[in-house]
Amino acid sequence: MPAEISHNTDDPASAAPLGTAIDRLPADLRPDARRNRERVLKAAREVFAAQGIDAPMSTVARRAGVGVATLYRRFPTRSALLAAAFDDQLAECATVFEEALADPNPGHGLYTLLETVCTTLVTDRGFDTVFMTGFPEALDCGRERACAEAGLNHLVQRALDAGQLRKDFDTADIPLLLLAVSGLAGQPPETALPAARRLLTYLFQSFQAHPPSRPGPLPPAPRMDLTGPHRTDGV
Amino acid sequence: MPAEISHNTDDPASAAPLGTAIDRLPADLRPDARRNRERVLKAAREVFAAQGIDAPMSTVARRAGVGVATLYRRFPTRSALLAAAFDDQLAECATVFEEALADPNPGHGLYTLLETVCTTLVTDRGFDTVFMTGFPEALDCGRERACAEAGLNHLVQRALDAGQLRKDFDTADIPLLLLAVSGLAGQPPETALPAARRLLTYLFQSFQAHPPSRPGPLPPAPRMDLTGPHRTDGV
DNA sequence: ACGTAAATGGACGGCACCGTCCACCTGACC
DNA sequence: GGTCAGGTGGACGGTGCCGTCCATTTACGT
Repeated sequence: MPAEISHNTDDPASAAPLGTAIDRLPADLRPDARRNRERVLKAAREVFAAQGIDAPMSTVARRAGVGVATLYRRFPTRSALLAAAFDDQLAECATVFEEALADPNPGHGLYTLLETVCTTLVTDRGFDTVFMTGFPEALDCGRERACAEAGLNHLVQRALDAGQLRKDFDTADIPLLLLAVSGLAGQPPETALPAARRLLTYLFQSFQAHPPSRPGPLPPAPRMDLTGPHRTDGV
Repeated sequence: MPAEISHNTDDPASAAPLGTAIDRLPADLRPDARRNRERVLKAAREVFAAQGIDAPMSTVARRAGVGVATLYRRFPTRSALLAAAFDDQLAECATVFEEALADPNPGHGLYTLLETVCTTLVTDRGFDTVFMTGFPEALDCGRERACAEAGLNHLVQRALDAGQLRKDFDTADIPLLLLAVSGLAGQPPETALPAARRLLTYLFQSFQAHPPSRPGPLPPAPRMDLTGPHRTDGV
């Protein structure tokens, strides 16, 4: 089938193929459509947070009180929905990141940053996967991510220079820590959250350049069940 | 349909309903069946290790070079297959556990135990989920697990008494550590393995009762990508 | 060699989810 | 009020996996 490499060149609409509604700005939407869009996003956030990003689309639609067609019209692919649903949280994440960079005390900035991110990671199952996988297809992760990595390097370097981190600390220890924390994400939030805090504390005490002879206090240890869902997939 | 509550009472074989092959000891199997059984187990270990315990049964069957019916005949449910497939590793795990309990130096025993377990966790994706969820349905986890927990308590207590662990260490920190390590399980083994070792070292340095003023060396930091599969599922 | 029961593989119906299509509403504009 | 593009919901075909059923093959005892 060599000739006519798709692109159906005879269709005049091919210049603006999908120009009906999908790629329109939310502001141009008819009010009812706009309202439904918001409902879908809200439902998506809730469902993905609870069940993970593999939750059936129909579940999201039902929860939003709309049909699947409406959902697919606004967000043609799961990735599109995910990107839109987690956009706020990702932006918030970026804000915290900037704050950390601006903190005069790099060690403190780093700790606060990680504490915030980890809290979200462990509380929102969907955000966990989205953040961790970086979603190559959904986000312009190229620039974004490179920039984040550069910022992280800078932050770590400052903390090292300030003598707040042990000399053999490596920037790669940050993703390491994030992955470790996201391992707790399967637990129910009420145990995962204190667990994450305790883990973070343990690790930060290890990261210190000159640990005090008597280590600082730990947040309380939750009763870990680990007979829980762990991750295999949806509820 | 009140009368005759199934059980087709007229069938004389109903006394030993399924006594054909499923519940027979492997030894009584016909040699070809026995060989196939082994093939299936081998394939299951490989596939589950690589793809996780949700891998399609047909994949296992194909890899074993048998039909699905053969697989289901030997292992009527996925859990049964999992239990059989991971039985060896679980037993080996128990052995290492006993060795740890027998170690005159409790801290060293604990460390070795965890290092071994973590290595397996991070290398074998299927074992990770099986071990972590404990598989209530598949294993007689009741006694087994209670016993393990008791042993763990004992081990930790001995290490505490020996002054090898900080006073605020809690037995729950062990599952915490395991979960954290299993968070690395999504990474490809060649980075997950060094990552796990480094994480373990960091944590153990934090667990110490009296950390030296200059902390011990760390195993090398792997290049962490975290744009990897992470976990969502499938390949 | 032959009969029988165990063993096998692939086909099949069932199910859950995906993503599209279409016939029917509805809000904006004349 | 009428028109119509934009919006909607549910039905529908497609796909992948599950677990069973059955016609055929294979090993073992005689």
